[in-house]
Amino acid sequence: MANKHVKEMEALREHLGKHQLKLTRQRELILSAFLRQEHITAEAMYHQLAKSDPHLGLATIYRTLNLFCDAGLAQARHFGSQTKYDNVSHKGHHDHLICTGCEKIVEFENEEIERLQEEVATQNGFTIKTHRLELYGLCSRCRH
Amino acid sequence: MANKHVKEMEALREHLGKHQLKLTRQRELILSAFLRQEHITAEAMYHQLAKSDPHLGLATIYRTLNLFCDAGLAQARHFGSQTKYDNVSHKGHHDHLICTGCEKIVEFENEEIERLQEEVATQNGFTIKTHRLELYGLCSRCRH
DNA sequence: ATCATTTTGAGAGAGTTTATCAATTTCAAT
DNA sequence: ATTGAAATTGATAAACTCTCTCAAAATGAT
Ligand SMILES: [Mn+2]
Ligand SMILES: [Mn+2]
Ligand SMILES: [Zn+2]
Ligand SMILES: [Zn+2]
Repeated sequence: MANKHVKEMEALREHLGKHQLKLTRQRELILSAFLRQEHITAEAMYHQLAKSDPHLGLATIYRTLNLFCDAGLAQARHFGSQTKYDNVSHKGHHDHLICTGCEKIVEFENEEIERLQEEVATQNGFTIKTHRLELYGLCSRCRH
Repeated sequence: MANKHVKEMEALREHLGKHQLKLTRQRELILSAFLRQEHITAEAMYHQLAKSDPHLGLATIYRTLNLFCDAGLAQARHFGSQTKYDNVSHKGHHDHLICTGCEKIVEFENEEIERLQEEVATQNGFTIKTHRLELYGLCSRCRH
């Protein structure tokens, strides 16, 4: 699996180049761990990486995840009360279904909803820049 | 205006009665101030009330607004990074359009979107308990 | 290899919300 | 009206999450 995540690595490299930032051991390490996740908190990332690299600082995790957001590889999302970084490197816009029982997160896209959002915005004289749609409930397993 | 907000006052009284809680001067005061707002932060509430009652504690504001949430008079909502308490005493479910230029908040309801949300949930085996839909953008005034 | 520039790690600090606890207030029962 | 158990308050400490600071280390263009 030596050439896994090469595309994302290249995207990071490109962002770094454009902003006179440097490619560090930590940035590579955090990126490869991050790309194995779908949605993860900075704290969880910190504990996970601490196993192999106990001296990695929490501030570095935050800084780096925020850097990934700037580079378009991640998006910070506030689910409930916790902030999770969404691995968006290999996907486009999507919204979320969140199980309050087991924390499971399902991603979805619905063009009709997106269209109706635009309609609502237009009716009120708004131009939408971003939006957030989260459906909270119980998944089929947790319902029983 | 002596009989303004009597219905909400009664709803609070009912909630207090059911949970062996007491009606205090502070709770009456905070409720009447809260009902004059649409969406307000705890901090803003604190500063506003400090003018007439400088000894009201911030913890009491938080405790009381959370009590209003339990009583169904308020709902805590996380807009962007700040938490606002939404005065829902006289309205049903609704979602929000938020101007990132001037902070203006417009409430809306769209049955079609609600229906499609249910559809998405069903398709994924979920039962929705709550949801959050926020559209961020610029209002007509801020666009120019 | 040099060295200006960027990054890191550790801890301090900021912002927001909750917990603690002695003093005060409420309210149901006299 | 008085009493007294229980709830509430205000001040402040604490918790939590995230950002800032800064000396030391790493990076990468030359
Ligand atoms: Mn996602
Ligand atoms: Mn509202
Ligand atoms: Zn579940
Ligand atoms: Zn505006």
